[in-house]
Amino acid sequence: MANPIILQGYLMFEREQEQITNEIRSILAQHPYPKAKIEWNPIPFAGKWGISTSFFQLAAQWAREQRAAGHTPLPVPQLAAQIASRVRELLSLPSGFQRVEAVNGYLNLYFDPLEFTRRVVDTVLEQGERFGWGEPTGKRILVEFSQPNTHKAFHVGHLRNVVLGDALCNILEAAGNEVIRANYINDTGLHVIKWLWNYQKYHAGEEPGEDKTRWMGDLYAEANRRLEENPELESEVRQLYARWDQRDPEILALWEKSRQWSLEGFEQIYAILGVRFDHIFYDHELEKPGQELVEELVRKGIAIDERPRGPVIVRIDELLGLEKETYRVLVILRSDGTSLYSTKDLVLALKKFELFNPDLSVYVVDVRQSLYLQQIYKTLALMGHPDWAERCYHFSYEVVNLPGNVTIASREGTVVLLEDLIREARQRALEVVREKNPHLSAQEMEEVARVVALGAIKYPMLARDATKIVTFDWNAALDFNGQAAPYIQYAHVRANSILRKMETPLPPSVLPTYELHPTEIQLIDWISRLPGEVQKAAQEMRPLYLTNLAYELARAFNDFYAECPVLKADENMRAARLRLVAAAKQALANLLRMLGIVPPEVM
RNA sequence: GCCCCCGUAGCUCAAUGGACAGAGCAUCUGACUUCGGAUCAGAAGGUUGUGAGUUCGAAUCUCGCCGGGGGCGCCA
Repeated sequence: MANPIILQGYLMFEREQEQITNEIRSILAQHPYPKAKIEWNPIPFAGKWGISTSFFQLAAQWAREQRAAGHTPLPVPQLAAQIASRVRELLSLPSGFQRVEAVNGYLNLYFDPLEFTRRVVDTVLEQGERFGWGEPTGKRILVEFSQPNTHKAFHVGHLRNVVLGDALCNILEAAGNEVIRANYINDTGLHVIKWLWNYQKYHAGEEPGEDKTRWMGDLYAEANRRLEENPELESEVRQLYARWDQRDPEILALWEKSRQWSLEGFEQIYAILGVRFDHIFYDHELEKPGQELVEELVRKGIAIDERPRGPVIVRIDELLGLEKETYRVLVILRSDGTSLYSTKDLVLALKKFELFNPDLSVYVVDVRQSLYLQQIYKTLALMGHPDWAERCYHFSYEVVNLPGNVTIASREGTVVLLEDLIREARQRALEVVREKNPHLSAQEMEEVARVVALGAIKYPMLARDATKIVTFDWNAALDFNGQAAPYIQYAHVRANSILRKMETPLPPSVLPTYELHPTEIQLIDWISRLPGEVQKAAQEMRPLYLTNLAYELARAFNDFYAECPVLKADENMRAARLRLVAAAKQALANLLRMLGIVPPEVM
């Protein structure tokens, strides 16, 4: 490892940590202990404040060596305690720290709270919106997410993908990477043909109203219903598919028109959600290149052409020489020559590298496609691009179910449409803001309701691990109290409220001269962890770390708010606390923005 | 048959292999003539599904079992 010193939590104090680490090393080197790596953690006690390391690993190693040499060492915990107190005796107190203690095998270094406070607050206020952002890594990361189907509805299951993908992009960017936000819109396929069939036969000449996506989805559901009730109509759909394949001008024109309706609907949705893309790939552009690629793979002997009796396949395990079934067989072209998802995904995988040459190509796709994506990556390697295949990464997440473990399915009508959810949430938020803040203008109320509702909707998608199934439930989605986005937004609003009433410019940097209140210490502690948590969230691709921090930060601020007067405090305390409030507001705002949630000024 | 994920308080979920397993919701009790009560304080709630193993130390890592969900040749 290039950097054996693991610094966590307090990135702002890297230099001091490194200095102390070196000093501990040289102290240990004076004893016959084996080499050990020194890891730092925040002291886990509430109201206590500093960094901590333990000597258990070193003690265990030492004990093993002693035993091997025929000695009987002390029990490990006692040894660790012994080492800790020896280090504690020899360690000089570094500047910025108040005291060092050795307890239970741990070495705890407590920050000088006043000095630390000034340093954290000054850093946040100097860096402003950039607080939490990392140094450029020089890496380019392409993230494909959302991937909607035209001619279909947009429901809460799709929402998790968009919300996660968007937050992931923000986080990777904040960590110092160049991020390319890519969408892949599926505008061809059997679902489109079904829609066209239904439209032509029963809705010819109709146009969508305000809510385009809903209308498109309704017609799609209707098509499925009609076909289920009268299966003999399937032949008409097959005929239509044939006309599409032959690029019949009439069908092509209808496809173009209806596709456009869906695209416009998607734009509306992305605008509401506040999500943007740098590049959009379309299914129809990949169809032909995909078919050509398949032919090439057959020629090269990578794919096996079983037509006309069977499809074109890639026997991945066989090609890799794997005995145990692992990647199995990937079908890359239908026996009638029409394309599949895989036909296009192989081309798309190549195209991404040809166009952008990313260091990492991320696919935000739900967990059910894990095997499929591994097959795509392996095939990419077999096609002669093992280097690219290694740079592909499946960001997998679990699905959104309805209560009772009911799967959301657009065909069975068990959907909660995104439009409905947003409308309901806005309505509910509007009622609350009318009650809580009646002096706002109607326009302000609408705006507040909008950002609060969206925050509330997005939060549950981000606040649980991606491997956990989200159960959508109306009551929980519309509950704005407790562990939810509005709670965090409210802390931001309260901070803003104090700053608004300040009436003077924000005081310059100040060293507090009073004893800090425990809630102040806790608040500063969480603020100081932001840069480190951003790095961690990016490295492990877990937005959850930031929702956790945002919630803790908000909670700490609300505690502080209840315990510590700011505006009415005496001079030094007032100045220091005003700056702390400003720093807390900034940290909350930065976190919320990374999560794709708007921090409101009032609510 | 093979593979993947989940199991922590009544419910929804947290917890880099570390110090007493923490929040919210729900339930009960309280908050000063002070910056916004979408808030705060307190009570109650646990053999981390189960049995072994690794380790100084396991909710976390390994294996078995139980329960739930998902994926495995022409769906996307």
